[in-house]
This record gives sequence, structure tokens and C-alpha cells, in this order.
Amino acid sequence: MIDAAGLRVMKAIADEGSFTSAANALGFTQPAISQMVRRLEQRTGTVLVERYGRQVRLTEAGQVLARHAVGVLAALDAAEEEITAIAGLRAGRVRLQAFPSSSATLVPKALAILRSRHPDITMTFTEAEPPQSLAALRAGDCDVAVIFATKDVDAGELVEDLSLLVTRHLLDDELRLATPKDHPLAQTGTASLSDFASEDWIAGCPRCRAHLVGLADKAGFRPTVSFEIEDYVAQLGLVTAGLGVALVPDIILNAAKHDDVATLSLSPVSQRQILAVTTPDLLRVPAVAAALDALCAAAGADPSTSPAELAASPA
Amino acid sequence: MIDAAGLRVMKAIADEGSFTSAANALGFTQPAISQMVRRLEQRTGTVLVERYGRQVRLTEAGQVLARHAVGVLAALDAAEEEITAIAGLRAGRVRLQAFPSSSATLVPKALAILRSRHPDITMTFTEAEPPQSLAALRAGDCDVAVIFATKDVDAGELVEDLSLLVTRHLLDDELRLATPKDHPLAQTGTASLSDFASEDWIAGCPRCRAHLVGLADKAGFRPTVSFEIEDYVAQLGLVTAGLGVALVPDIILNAAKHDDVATLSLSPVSQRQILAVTTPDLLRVPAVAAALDALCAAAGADPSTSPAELAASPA
DNA sequence: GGTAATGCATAAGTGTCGGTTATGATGAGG
DNA sequence: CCTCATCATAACCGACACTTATGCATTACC
Repeated sequence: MIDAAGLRVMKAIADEGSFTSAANALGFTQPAISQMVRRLEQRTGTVLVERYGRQVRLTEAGQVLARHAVGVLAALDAAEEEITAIAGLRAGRVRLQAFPSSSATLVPKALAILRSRHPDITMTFTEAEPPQSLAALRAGDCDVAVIFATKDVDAGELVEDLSLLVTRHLLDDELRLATPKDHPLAQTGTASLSDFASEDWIAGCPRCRAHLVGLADKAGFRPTVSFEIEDYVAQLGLVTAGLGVALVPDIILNAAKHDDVATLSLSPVSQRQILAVTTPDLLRVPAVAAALDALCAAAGADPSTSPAELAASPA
Repeated sequence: MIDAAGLRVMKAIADEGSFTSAANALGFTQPAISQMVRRLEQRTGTVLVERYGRQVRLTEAGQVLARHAVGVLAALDAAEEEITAIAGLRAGRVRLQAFPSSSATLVPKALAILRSRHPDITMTFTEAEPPQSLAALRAGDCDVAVIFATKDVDAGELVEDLSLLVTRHLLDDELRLATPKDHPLAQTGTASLSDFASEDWIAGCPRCRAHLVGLADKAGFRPTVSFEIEDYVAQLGLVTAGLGVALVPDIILNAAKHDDVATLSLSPVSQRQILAVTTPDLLRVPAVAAALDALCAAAGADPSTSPAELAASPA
């Protein structure tokens, strides 16, 4: 019934004191104001403007509208300002969920980059395994999910359903074998998984353990898992102590130097992709795009890389 | 840029959770919502709604709009309610100005009638002589002016410029001559002004005195004004004491019985009209119309009487 | 896993709203 | 008394916003 334009007109009349100057103030012509007032009057069924001679002044009802106009227009301006702030990266919030081992280096670095680039964007971060973070993304509880997906193996169920989502390749993470430095095969550089079939194994989370078992199964043995510890630093501690060997992702090894362990490339190589995932619509939200760029920068990946479609090519 | 309709739509989507049910809630069809959102998005340049699969949810920017919508729409509703309250006589204010002697009976009675009919209308009242009240009316500082104007005499300048105004006849007030009860002519009923040429006269305000002098001039004498007292009760007191005679309007005499004075009709009759005046636009304001009706009722006049146009007919 | 149902997007059509220019009427001022 | 200034009105016109009809995708169910 009453719209913002009408309020704007009433306020302009109240401020300017005449239709003509109100029209000038609003960038309209005088007849526009004239019939705008008439429309408002027949909509509300009240007299809003008192025409006396060639001067006009607001009636009580008209003053009511003009008075309310101040608050309403201010609120509209505030809303508009907030929107443009979000559009201009001067405000906004990005909810990030990432799998635990990425929290070590990738996520903190990305957060730092984002903050330095856009200090007014707030980023919230939650650790979550890929299935959980993707569920949150689908449920709308999360804006960006950082997940990993194995390229090669279909033994483990690490490839999630990424339909309806867009992914951005961050980096390829190689799974390396960590052994004590004095292990016989420590200096060989590359080794086959089966070479360590009789070793004691240190596994991490259930998913990681399942992956290990899957890889070993392809290599033809069943690993003896003597330790289950999720924390990779603790795992490397066990390796250092000579209590076993472990599969450790490259990003963990790169995070800090571990002089007391040797790492071997596996043959066949076991790589997993680390991906940032979001939805097509959120990709067009400036803050989300900035967060993805920050993640790419943190990973050293090319930010302009087109999204890697993984769903259709499990290789 | 952002209008109330857009906010309403965003809020409906936020509340209902889908375009379709939002459309139902607002009485629109689904495509209307769809392209309304699209318009809003390309106006603001931001993504407001995230489409995931066949479900939709608001982005941060969309939530900003939905959040502001609550306040804005509430303010609009409040404004609308105030307007309809004014239109429905459940609110409103009437600023009345009336000349002093009308305050005795007419105005209080009218105020009482108005209050009993429409208890929620506030009426403010200021005493003012006709020129002042009409000036206030023209300046927009007053809604209804109660004035008097002499029908017959053009000696006094009691006829104001009533162009651009509408008048409503309240009652005809006859100017009567008040004498002591024991005056020789007290029982004659009707007398000529010249019969009292040699009496001591009691006059009131400057305008009233001018009127008296004007009437006497037409009757061929110059009155001896021994007293000038504005208050009519005091004037009657002087008359009672036998100190002189006075011209007193009928409405004063009717207000209370004064057993110790005799009143005579004048020949020629000196009548003045008591009028309620307002502007054409204000006449269409319910509260003003109600106030005029109350004044008519208080005066015992027919409320349906068409406005008496006095300006063109001073005879 | 095929099929039906559901929900959003798009296209085309249409009316009305809200603006313009042009013109008239009328009060205010020199 | 004439002129200027202001509001009202008329005629015109484009664009916006809603409709119906349809397509396309996902989701759910058998």
C-alpha cells in the first residue's frame, strides 16, 4: 500500500516545502510529484497535503508519513550500504570447513592471506572430515569445504559425490612412507609398499587406516597396524622411536622438518588431490571467491585455474 | 534501489524456505518471485539466493535484506496503521482557535461533544480574535477558526477576507442592549440605539468598541464610553450597578441568567454571524469534519447546512 | 533404477504504473 | 494590472512486474 518511493516524496515535500523544489530535490518533474501525491492520497483514503493558494503543506496524516519516512529510508540506506559492503569486500563472512591435516599449514596460511588482503572479512573455521564438510556445504551451513580425494584408488571410498558443486584444485598431496632414519631402505628414495609388509604400521584416523589397508591389499599383503594415532606429529614421533612405519601426507612433512625420519616415495605413487569445494552460486559471492583465491595462494596453486572436475574422472 | 516489495519477497523466502511457498504466502505466482529475486540481484550486484539442487537458501547478503525487512515492513505497517487510525477517527488532532466570547459556551460544549463522539481525537484550543485565527489558519498553524462577522454593518471592518476558505454557519448572534432592570426603557423590549445616546456606555475590546462607535454613528450620535472592560461578566456587573449600558452578544446572555439586567433588542437589529472556518482540504480530514460537526451541534445548527459563502454578500 | 512429482528458470504476452512534455488555472507580487 | 510562480490536468509512452505456458533439473518413490 505504502512504498518507499511514496515516503521519499512525502519527506521531500516536508523538507522542501513545495512540489516543485521537492521534484528538483528528487530529480523528477513537478507533475510527477503532483500525481504521486494524488495516488498516495487515494490509496490511503486520506488528505495528505493541504493546498492553500499556491502553497502546499502537509496535513497531520502527511506529517505522519514524512516522520516515518525518515526511519524507513534510513533503514533502507543501511541495508543498501551493508549489501554494497559485502559486494565490495568491506564486510562479509566465510564459513570454512577443512579436514584436520589441512589445518596444520594450508588453512592458517590461507586465513592469513585473506586477512591481509581483506581485513574486514571474517572467516570462521571448523575442522571436519570431507563427508561432514560436504554435508554442511550442501545443507548451507558452510561456504567452502577443503577436502581431499584420491586420484587413483577406488578401493577406498574417498571420492565423494561432487555433483552440483564446483571444485578448485589446491595441490596434489603425495602419500609418503615415513621410516626411521636408520631403516635399511631409508635411503632408497622410492620403495614399494610391499617392501614393508612385515613392518609394524602406525595408522591414523579410521578413514586413513582404511586407505592404508586398501593400498596394502592392492600390494598383496595385510598390514600389521600396531598403533592408531590421529595426530601426525605423534605418528612421526613413533617412527623416530623406531616403533614402526607410517603413511604421512606430504603437506605434513613440508610443514616442518623432521630430521629424524626418512621419507620414501611410494611406487605406485599414491596421490590425493586437495580441493576447495563450494557451490556455483557461492562462487559468485565476493568473499567466498576471495577465500578460494586465498586458499589457492596458500597452496601455491594458480588461482586462475579452472575448477577441476573430478566427479567424472576417477582414473 | 531497494524497495519495500523486494524486502517483502526476501523475507517471505527466508520464512517459507522456497520460492513456491513464498509466492503462495504473498499471493503471487512462483515465476513472479523468481524474477523478482533476479531483478534484486542484478540491481544490487550481489548473489542473494543460493540455488542448490531444487532448494534455495539465502546468502549472507540475502539474509541482510531479510533481516532489515522486518524492521522496514514493521515501520511501514505502523505508518499505515497511523494513517488508517486518523482516517477512522481513532486518532488525530484538531487545532481550534476561537474568539474570546465564544469560549464561554460554544467551544466548551463543542469540545465535550467531540470528546464524547470521538474520545481519541485530541483537540487543542487557543483564544484568538478573528484576524489572528484566520491568519493562523492561512499559515497552517490552525485547523478550524471560529470567528464572527457582522451581516449588516460595513462601518466596522468585521468582515474578513474569506476567499480560499470554507465557512460553516454556526449561529446568528444578536447584539442586545443591556440596561439596569430599573431603567425607564427596560421593559420596552425593543429600542433604538439613539434612545440611549446620552447614557454612559460600557465597551469591551477595541474591536467591540469600534463596532459600537460605528453603530452609534449610523444612529446619529457619539457614545460616551465611560468604561472599557473586556470581560462581559464584569460589564454586566457594571450595568447591574447602574453605571451604564452595554452592548452584549446573545450567546453571553444565554450562557447564564442575569436577573438584575434587562436586555433590549435593537432596532435596527445588529446581528453578527458566528462562523466556523477552515480550508477546503482540511474539510476532508475526518477529524476536522468531526470538529465542525461538533461545533454545529453545540450551536444547535444543522450540521448538513452547506457552507455559507459570506465573502461575496456583505449585505 | 525407472518414473512421477516437485521446484526453479525461462519465454512470451499484457496491463498498469510512473514518468515525461505540454498546457491550463490561479494566487502572489511588483 | 500584468507577470511570474506554482500546482493541476491531459495526453502520451515506456518499462516494469505479473501472468500463463513450458522446459529442465533434482528428488523421491515404487
